[in-house]
Amino acid sequence: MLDVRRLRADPDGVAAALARRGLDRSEVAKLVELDAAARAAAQERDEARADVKRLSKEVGAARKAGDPAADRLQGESRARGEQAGQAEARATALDEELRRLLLVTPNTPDAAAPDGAGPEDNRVVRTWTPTGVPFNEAAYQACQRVPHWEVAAQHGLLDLERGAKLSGSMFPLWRGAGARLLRGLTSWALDRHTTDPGPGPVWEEVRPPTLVKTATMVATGHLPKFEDDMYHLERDDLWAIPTAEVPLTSLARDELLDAADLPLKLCAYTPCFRREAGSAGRDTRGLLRSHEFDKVELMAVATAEQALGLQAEILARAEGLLRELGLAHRILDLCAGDLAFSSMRTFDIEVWSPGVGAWLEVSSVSWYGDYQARRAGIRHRVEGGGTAVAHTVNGSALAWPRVVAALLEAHRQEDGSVRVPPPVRPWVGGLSRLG
RNA sequence: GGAGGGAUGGCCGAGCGGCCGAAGGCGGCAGUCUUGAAAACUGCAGUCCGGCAACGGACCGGGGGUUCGAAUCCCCCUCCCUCCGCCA
Repeated sequence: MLDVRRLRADPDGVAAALARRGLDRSEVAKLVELDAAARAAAQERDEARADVKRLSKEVGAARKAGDPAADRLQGESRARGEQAGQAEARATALDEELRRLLLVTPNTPDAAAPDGAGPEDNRVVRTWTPTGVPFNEAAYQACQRVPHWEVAAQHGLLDLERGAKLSGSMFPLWRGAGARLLRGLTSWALDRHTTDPGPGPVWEEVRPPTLVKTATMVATGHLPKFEDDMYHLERDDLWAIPTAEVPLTSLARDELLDAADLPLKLCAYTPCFRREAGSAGRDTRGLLRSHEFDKVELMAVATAEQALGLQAEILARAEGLLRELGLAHRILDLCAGDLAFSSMRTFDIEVWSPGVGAWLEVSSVSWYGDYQARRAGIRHRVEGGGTAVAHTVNGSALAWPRVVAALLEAHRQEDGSVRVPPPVRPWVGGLSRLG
């Protein structure tokens, strides 16, 4: 949620920033007008209430003293109270309208985010290959150019037909070594983040609930705007999380944290649920897109000063995992027009899938400024007094299905078997080959 | 699912319809003392909104209501605890 005070102080600046992601300037003007009207009504209400308080005290004193003026004062107080009530009703209606609009107004892109309208304008920051030579699609062998759903079928790693029987399409069912590999990747990544300190303290492992309340979904910006993309259990009014970012962010919801508690570095494996409404038939083969998938997420609550360093750490950790897996990948600096709703600056990580012949997004590392924390009510004390709204940062390290897709293809040998990258072997019973 | 008990500041906890933004404690900050720390003592300090400020308003789980006036009385909801039932 944008800071209304910033809207007041610099409406043109906010409008210009939001215009970079395609928002019309009149939207901001509407917010500013509503805010002014709401404040005027609130002031009227406060003045009337101040009178009621003063008069009520006088009524009490007069009654005690047997002063006949008490009845008159009581009448005045009642009349003023009615005015306060009317002003209150107006102020509340205006506040609600303002909040309703703010909740569907996206965050302002950071000035450093590149200009652009869509995915084609994202900037490639760097590309990494296992051999160190510049990325070249043509360098991949014929044995690597087999789509992962064929590799998986060959070795019995996935049973997509059975998955569809149980739950419908885009609900993959993992079997045998495939299931084990998936579990191994999760355990390996969690251990890396929770024991390898990297540039700072390790990340605390959390196992949050995966069904959450509406307020939890609103805090991160997933509701109300993206309701159609979420699974909702109507009977209990619970939502299936689309990412661990949702419960992890709400861990600190409505809390006032000590500066010493920051940064709060959290790490979680969870299944993630996405309805993918409107994406039916688009890049949905095999593991490219599914309704339920496993992901390890890193999420931090931080001060403004700490936030960018943590974003860099998450990005470095995610890249580090892909390097250890020996998978070619590239980092994208998302342009203003392609940024997610709540984000100020996002780096996507895409892994090369030689069998599909495409870059696949496996992580999105975002800095939200104080946008999410304001929605979520996450504040911290500031040295020297006062409080500040926290910053939030998060990213996947990593989302597994597409990583596995790339792995099954890139590490496929001429004999059709798939090499298991060394760091994961201890997690899959020492296996060095699948098939 | 049934019965009962709770929800008050960063945390714990007291609170007669007006003198309650709220006792007390812990924790925090500053100082005295100390080589330093601890202890002890003294003092300061809730959060949010509006306002340059003076100041005004809101907030005692959430929402309604009664009243000139509600932390306090009434209604609804949510959450937590205990017991029973069910159960991985």
